[in-house]
Amino acid sequence: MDQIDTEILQQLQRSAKISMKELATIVHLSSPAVIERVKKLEEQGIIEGYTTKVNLKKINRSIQAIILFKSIDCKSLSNFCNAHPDVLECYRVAGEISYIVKIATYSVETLEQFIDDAMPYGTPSTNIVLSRTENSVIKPFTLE
Amino acid sequence: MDQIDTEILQQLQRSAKISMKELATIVHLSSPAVIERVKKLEEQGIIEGYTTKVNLKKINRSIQAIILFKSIDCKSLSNFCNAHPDVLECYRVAGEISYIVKIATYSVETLEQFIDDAMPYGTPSTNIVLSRTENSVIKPFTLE
DNA sequence: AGTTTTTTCTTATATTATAAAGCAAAATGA
DNA sequence: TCATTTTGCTTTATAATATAAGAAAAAACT
Repeated sequence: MDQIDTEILQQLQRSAKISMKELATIVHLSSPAVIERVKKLEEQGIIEGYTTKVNLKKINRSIQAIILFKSIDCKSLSNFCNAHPDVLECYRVAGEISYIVKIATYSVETLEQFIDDAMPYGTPSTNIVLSRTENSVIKPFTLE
Repeated sequence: MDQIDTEILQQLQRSAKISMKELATIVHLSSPAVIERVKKLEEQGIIEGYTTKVNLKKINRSIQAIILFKSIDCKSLSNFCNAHPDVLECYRVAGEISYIVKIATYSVETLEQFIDDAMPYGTPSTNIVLSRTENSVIKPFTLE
């Protein structure tokens, strides 16, 4: 991981579909050299994959919520959440809270249904997302 | 948005770098037809972009935390968080909590520093992430 | 039924990814 | 210190892919 790899990673995060040719001119290398570096980043597991960001509102997932659970049966809740199609992310955490679930659902009714279904596993504290910001490019740590 | 678009979106979420040719065989269309559909999904804003998933631990971001704030000066906190390089996501929410920040940092020391720096904006409740699951393919809603 | 619009296919071309060979610098080891 | 190995790069050549253009089919509308 040198500065060139760092630049490559940042560019790929910014846009996964950048061509190896364009990437090559940015980092002042030939495209086969860049392809080789990218392949190594993949093999090392630093790059986990390439994905597409979808606008949730435009596919009718108009409501997002972050639901917090305290002192619960984590195993059962985890199974329930991972099987539910509206769940985006689950976090097992240590702190005041023990489990955090992020969901994207269709309506207040489907949210209500989710909360009801989750109830048996613990007491949910539901927080509706009003707005969100994201840092889509994470700068890797580099030794100079 | 028909069933073909739904399939395309799911495949692209699974792997943004799938070739249009391969996608075409999956949905039983020619590649120009698929390219056209993808372009439309982009123009409609349903596809927001393509990104690369990076393994945070492998770039030394060994600690992740979800930090909750109650009744705070959202504007200032938001500015602080969005300027901080360790912050991944911020949520303005309505519920028991009013602001949620997800960070990926290097060590307990850098986490401590973040908490100290965030203190002026409200009382943070820090939850260290122990494990995480993700549903990386969100199924769009389709009329049959 | 006829017209217009949209979607798709085929073909042809341009772009891009990738494999191969060769070279130079750096690292390793006797 | 010198030989050997490894690593990373470049150039060249080839294969694969994306994409533009035009024609045909399907769908929607009057």
